Amino acid sequence: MGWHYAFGRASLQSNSVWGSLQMDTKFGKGCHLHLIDGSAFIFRAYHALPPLTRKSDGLPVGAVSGFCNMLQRYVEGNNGADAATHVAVIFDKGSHTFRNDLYDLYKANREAMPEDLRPQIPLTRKATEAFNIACKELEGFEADDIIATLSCMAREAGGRVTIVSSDKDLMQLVGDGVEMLDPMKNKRIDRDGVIEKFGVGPERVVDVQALAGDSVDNVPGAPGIGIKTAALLINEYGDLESLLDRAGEIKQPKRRETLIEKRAQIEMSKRLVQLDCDMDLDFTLEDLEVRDPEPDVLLGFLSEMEFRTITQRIAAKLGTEPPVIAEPAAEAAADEVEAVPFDADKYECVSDASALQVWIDRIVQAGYVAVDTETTSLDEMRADIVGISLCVEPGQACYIPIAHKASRGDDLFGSDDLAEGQMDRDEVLGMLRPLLEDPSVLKIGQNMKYDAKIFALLGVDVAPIDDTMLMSYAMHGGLHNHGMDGLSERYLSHKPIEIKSLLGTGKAAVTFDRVPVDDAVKYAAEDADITLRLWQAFKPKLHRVGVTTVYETLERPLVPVLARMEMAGIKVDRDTLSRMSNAFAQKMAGLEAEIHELAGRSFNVGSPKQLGEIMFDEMGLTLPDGKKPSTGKTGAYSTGADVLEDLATIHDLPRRILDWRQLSKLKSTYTDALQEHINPDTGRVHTSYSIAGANTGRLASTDPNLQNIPVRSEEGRRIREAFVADDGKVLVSLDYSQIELRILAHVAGIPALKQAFVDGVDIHAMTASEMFDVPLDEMTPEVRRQAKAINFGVIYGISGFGLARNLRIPRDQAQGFIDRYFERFPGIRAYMDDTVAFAKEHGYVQTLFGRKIHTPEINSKGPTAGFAKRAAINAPIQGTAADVIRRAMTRMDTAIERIPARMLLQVHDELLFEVDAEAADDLIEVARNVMEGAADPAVKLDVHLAVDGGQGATWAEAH
DNA sequence: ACGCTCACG
DNA sequence: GACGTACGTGAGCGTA
Repeated sequence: MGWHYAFGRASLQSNSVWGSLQMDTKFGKGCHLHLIDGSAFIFRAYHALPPLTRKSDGLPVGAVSGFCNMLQRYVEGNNGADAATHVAVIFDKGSHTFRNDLYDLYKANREAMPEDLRPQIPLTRKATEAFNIACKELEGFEADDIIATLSCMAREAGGRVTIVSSDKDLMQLVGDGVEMLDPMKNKRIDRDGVIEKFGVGPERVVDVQALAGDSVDNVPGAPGIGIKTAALLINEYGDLESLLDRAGEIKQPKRRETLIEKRAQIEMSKRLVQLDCDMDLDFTLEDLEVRDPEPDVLLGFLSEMEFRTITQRIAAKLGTEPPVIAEPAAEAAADEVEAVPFDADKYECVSDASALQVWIDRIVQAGYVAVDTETTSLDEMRADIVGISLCVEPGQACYIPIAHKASRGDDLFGSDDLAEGQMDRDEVLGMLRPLLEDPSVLKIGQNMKYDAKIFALLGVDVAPIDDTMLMSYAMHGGLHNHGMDGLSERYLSHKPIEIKSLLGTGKAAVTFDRVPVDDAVKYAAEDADITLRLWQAFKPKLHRVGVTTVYETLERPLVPVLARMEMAGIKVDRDTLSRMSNAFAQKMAGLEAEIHELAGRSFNVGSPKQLGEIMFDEMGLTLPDGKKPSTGKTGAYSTGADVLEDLATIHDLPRRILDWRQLSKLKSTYTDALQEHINPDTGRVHTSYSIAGANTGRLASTDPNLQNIPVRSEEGRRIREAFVADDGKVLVSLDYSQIELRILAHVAGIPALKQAFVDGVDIHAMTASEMFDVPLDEMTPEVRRQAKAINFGVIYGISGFGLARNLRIPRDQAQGFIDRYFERFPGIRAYMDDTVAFAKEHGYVQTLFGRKIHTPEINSKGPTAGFAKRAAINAPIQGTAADVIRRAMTRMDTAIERIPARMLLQVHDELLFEVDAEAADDLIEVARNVMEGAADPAVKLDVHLAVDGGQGATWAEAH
């Protein structure tokens, strides 16, 4: 039973003049054109299959394999009366289309393409060609437009068309001999099918889409109108134009208002969804005629991809012998990888161009490389590069010294001359640049943000990347830290050379350029070696743990975004800080004198120990509740703000201390320390964000911390006046309003809470009203304050004790509040119980986006159990909010590119931008849209995410 | 090195 | 019945 390739066979059967058709027949009556939506095939293949890699070299090929299977299945099914005489697979090309010019947020919600899919795209083109099927695309156009143009052409020529796709946008093309075929359900969709889906005929589908919008592609449409309503309106008024012209006649007030007010937006939506039937194509329908595949070409491609099963199947059907696919010694090699011992003596020192070229060739061959840079400072903005290490295979790594100083035995401080045997920096960079920027070579690093910044400042844009620190964070969040040394010991059982042993510690520490080259080779090359080994261990584990999407959408894409933000920095006015510092110093001196006077003697006001002894032992102050003053671990009296606040009711001293402490904090941490952080070259402050620091997925800001600049007190808020926009620009601040409570409303499913956000009422007042049966218009600030504390308490894993302390009320009263709250919102209790139960069973909790936060102490006994429980309750909420803003940030750069604007800072629920003054309003609109839509399309929140915005010359004004 | 205190969300 | 407690961070200072 010989197998004929379905196209050939079908054509021969259904059309006896197959041969002549192939020669010169014009496309026309009797012809049947199949148009396959290639991108849809690819994505379906990608998501349907596990992440397979080519055995010989690890190239990701899962999607290609699925794509080939789908093509083969399609081809086999293509026979009988409906068989195609002409066929093409159509692809999208380029991310920017005319629709982006119409509306810059078009498809802005789209997830970035997964890293392991990107290299497979060109391979799917090759696969199509290997099947000998026409493969068409056009820069700047979506596949849908090409499909539209071709079906119009085919229809006009009198032929039939089948569009193989399930994309509902293509339904507008159906009719007059054009049908769709959903390849998964194997269901044909004709005119009736379209009416079933859209409620209108194909010719009016665009009108319905224009009204209903599309959250996936970010087509706005008319708010509040879905497909059902849209179809109703179109059927009543005939078409969109008539509807909009006669919108005033609509009875429902809300609907009428929307259609009148949003007319422009609706008309733009129509232009976005309207397919272009009139493109200029550089090929004809005749070019799409079906052709039998060349067995050699097809089998050659399949065997090159190392698809054993498909190759054999197709070879059998073609009646040929399948080509032999070499079985690499993969298993044996993999075991050996584990066994390769660390040997610092095997690392190579690269000191000339020919040696470097050998490494570059190896890396290009491999398609990946572990990279590490050595510099003179942990602050990238002040660091000079000293050397680069590379590794492509465990145990085989090199170090390229660039700027090591010559060391001389008789000179304690070393010399300023460069050591011998080093390549010129620019020569090294010139050779490495093509590699580091090569889209087909993956650069692997541990904390790549650091190295990417070092390279970026030297004019090299490193991409694409993988980051072992972030892989670990995605897999092991909550279990341990993700520093390289720890990971190496834990996962490779190897203790790396400590940097201390090369640089020394404390005052005597030297910079890396003072390290002798021989020592540097051992240390630096080992780091690259470790990084590569960690990557090999983590890459497959990422899938097993089920956090590939988390890593690819929430962690890795943040690296270039944060690198840009950190390099941009924010302008800080030194004079403002300096003036404030002097003012604080004066006030503090005055307070200090008063404090000593009140205390009866002089002491260090900054010492809690001395203060405690003075207040409680010498002066004999007693707490209002009559309790003994509490002590900490060291036995010293506790003198925290809450204690002093209580004591302030009986004596003047504690208030003075509180005032002094506030000023001291502002002066030392902000007005003084911040000045030290102004970069002399840029005049700006460049913080560093740690992506893998906080357990919940939040970022953390260090050196300096710009996420805790004062704002709550009037005095402190003035610090923000020193954060200014550059000349001619303004700062724009956008922050999520009550994002954690909104997420709580969603995850716990609290109808009253959700409704409150829909109605836009004061959420704390609403809570108070529900709990205390007080009507909203009779709400007092005090009752509202208590409800607010409870709302926050819930997010933190409330306890009677904690609430009592926070509100300074008796514990039983606080417990009463909590009981009442749970009575009114029983879903909250259920959420808390379920979350803790989940944590106990699985050892982790999860955010809505799949981030896992491990809770290793959840099953412990004693007080730690309480901590672990509350942390488990809080983590999904805080973590989901963190995921949301991460998603917003990864999409923000491209969204605001054209304005142009720069994102400078992230403060958990706030993003701060710098933009030309006249473009500020534009930015606010665009950035707000990105932020409000950041959960889409991965998660459909029941609650709208609202974003407040402001602008001004300083951060104080913008916030 | 560690604890205390306090700045932020 | 008693533990002990709001969640998540980072920095500066004093004390050991």
